[in-house]
Amino acid sequence: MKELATVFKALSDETRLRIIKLLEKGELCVCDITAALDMVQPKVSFHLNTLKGAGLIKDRKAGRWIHYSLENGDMRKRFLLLTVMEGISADAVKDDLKRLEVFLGGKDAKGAVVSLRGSTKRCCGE
Amino acid sequence: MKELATVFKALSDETRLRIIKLLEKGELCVCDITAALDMVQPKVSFHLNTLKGAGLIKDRKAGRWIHYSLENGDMRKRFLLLTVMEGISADAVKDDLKRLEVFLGGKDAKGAVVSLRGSTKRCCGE
DNA sequence: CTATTATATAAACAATTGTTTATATATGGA
DNA sequence: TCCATATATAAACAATTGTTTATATAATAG
Repeated sequence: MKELATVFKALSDETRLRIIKLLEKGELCVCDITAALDMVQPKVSFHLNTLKGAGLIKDRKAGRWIHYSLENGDMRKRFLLLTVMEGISADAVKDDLKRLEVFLGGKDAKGAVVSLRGSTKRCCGE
Repeated sequence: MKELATVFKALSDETRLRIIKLLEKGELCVCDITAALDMVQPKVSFHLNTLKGAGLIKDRKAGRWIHYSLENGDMRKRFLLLTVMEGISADAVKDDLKRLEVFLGGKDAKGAVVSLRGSTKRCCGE
């Protein structure tokens, strides 16, 4: 029962729901998530650790980066993650996605192409 | 997104999961739940209020008693309540069910029939 | 080797949540 | 009307959780 409560607790914070929503499309490193949420990095690490402790995400180390992705190994987690995905409107996370897009190097805030990838500003250019 | 987080938060406490499990079989008044959980009544009221605030249970006033029951009006709630039901082992709540049974008047702790119903010890004899 | 980058961890603090004890309110029975 | 019961609410307190700032660790580039 404790474990179930832990999973629900991990899902009970808006920052963590935003992170899950960001990971919907695939794995991201900590600096990607930090940029997308526009938060300080230790705060992001704290929430990632909470999600990981609940078994909702997993990490993969690659050089200096740690990539996080959703852990939907068992049915319950798949179900709960789906509940999160369908329970959050696109509008609620649109700013996060926009910042992520900008950070990943496609465009600047006005929509112009900038291509940060590979430049000194890009932290994680896999 | 806030509402979703609130629902998950309501489900993130073991006492509240025990209450949900108790309500699986039908509505119960506060004193039934208090007896089953073996807790002080304001504590139970606090958790019932949290669950109600998240829309997971509803109440029905009947004379001096207030009966609580599960609120599974929409698909998401049905789904989440199901997740709780199947995620908690029978063993984890057996003591609660035993105390409920005793309190509801069937038997004493040793299994002998006592029939508290209608006696001065029974709080809620519908 | 040194500097820089990505991330984690720790410590101090703030905010939220849960618990306890006491009391208020409401209902029905004597 | 007075009393007992069922429940809620409030106040004080304890415990947990989240945030910030500073620092440590590890990896890579130069």
